[in-house]
Amino acid sequence: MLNPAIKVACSNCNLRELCMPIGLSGPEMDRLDDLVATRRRIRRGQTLFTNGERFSSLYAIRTGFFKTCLATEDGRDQVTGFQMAGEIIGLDGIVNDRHTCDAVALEDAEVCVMPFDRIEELSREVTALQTHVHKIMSREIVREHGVMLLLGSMRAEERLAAFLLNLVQRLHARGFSQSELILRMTREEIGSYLGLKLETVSRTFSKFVDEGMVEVKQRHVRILDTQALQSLVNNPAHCH
Amino acid sequence: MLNPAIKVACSNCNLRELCMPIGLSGPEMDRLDDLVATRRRIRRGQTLFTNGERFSSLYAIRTGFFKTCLATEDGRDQVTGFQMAGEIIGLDGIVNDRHTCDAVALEDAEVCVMPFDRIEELSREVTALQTHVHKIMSREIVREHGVMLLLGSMRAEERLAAFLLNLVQRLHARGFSQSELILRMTREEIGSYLGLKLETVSRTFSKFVDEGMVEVKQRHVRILDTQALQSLVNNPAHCH
DNA sequence: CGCGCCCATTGATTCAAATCAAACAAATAC
DNA sequence: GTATTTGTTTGATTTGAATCAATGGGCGCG
Repeated sequence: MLNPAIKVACSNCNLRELCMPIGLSGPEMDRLDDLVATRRRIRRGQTLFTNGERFSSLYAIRTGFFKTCLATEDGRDQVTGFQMAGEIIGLDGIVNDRHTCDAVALEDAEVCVMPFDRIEELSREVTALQTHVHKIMSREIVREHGVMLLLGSMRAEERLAAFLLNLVQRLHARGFSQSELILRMTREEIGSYLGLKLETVSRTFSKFVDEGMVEVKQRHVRILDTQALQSLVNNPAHCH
Repeated sequence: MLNPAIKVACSNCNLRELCMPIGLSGPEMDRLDDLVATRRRIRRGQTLFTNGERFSSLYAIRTGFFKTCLATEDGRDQVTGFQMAGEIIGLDGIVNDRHTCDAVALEDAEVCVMPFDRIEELSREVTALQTHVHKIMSREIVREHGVMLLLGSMRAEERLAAFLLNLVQRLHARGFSQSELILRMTREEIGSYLGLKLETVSRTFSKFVDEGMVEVKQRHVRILDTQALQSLVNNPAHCH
């Protein structure tokens, strides 16, 4: 016998703690469930939104993996972030009612579409939601500060180490391994994010392997010495 | 005869259009005036807030010029932005109730202190304020995307050109010259922001002077050829 | 199954910016 | 007013990453 369709709502979503405020009362939770207007599936390689497109909603990633990137007319291209399940994308669109970057799925994905006018409406009434929205935006600002530090003051090895540690840490928070991960992006995309060329990314991976810090087989990475990577990031005066 | 003290309120502040929502009704405007709890003067070199400090308020700059910077224990230091009159600082503190960077006055300054709980309270009732707060945060996110593009993909000349153009543009929006500006920060601070060493900043200035694009006398800069600077930024394949 | 495409690796060389170093100018202290 | 510090410029040299170039491995597709 078939189950009746399970209602896929925030209240019974296992990513709840990641994208929603905690400590809501029952009735508040019910109202939040209405936030998610629809779901949308994005195939690998397809965009969720693109630069210039009208902004209407924020998106909570249910499954899959995205990159956001800025492409200028003159051919510059910068990956501004990689996003995974439980993270919110689309914040860039609020200020001018247009998105200012592209969000591209790096693997088949599903997102919850949350119309921003509904978010604003509801967050006038549910204080916890209001606070949560502010925190999400502030968190993104702080994250970007970190990227600026990385791009502005770290050398190639430090950048890649910081990148790997950040990725596993986020994956670990989602129940995955602390030491193993599969990269969903190419070396070129990593390089774009880190302000390096793909060859440099590849060489730096090889160097880490030589030094026994990681194992790399294609996009499969196993971290063997977290401490060593961490001290690369923490010690600008690193000894080779 | 002395004037009675002029009430210094948002409603009669000439920076209103920069830091406050527009198109408010009279009563709404009155309520917004209450947002600003106090004013605070910061002497040149002093901090408005520092990393780790408890977050309680956002600050609207009335006069003066700030830098925000990230200093890590291991001695790295990154200027994450320069802020001028009409701009809002402190957004980084929302997410963890602690500031994550230092805000340092680069000249004597005065700020309006806006307790964040009051902002949240009021923005539940005044929709225009709610929208405004969201836009300010989104604008900061978009600005930082731009800095990532700069740090991740531009060469020294392009970075400095983009920096100068951005500065004059913002100053112009405040009624200052389109072509003349006084730098409030050192070459080292510019370098930190742009991911360059101070010597490189200095050399790049000299190069611009040689090419007749700007005049530089200490911290006084006159832009002679905006177009040339602009095309440096727009043409990654720049011809020397 | 094998062809072709995309992605990754590795090597040789170049180049832009960092580093090291010295001198100088301006601001501040005494 | 002079001394001292701080910030800036400029030169010589080094260096880390980019560029140019070639090869190899996986994977999808005919």
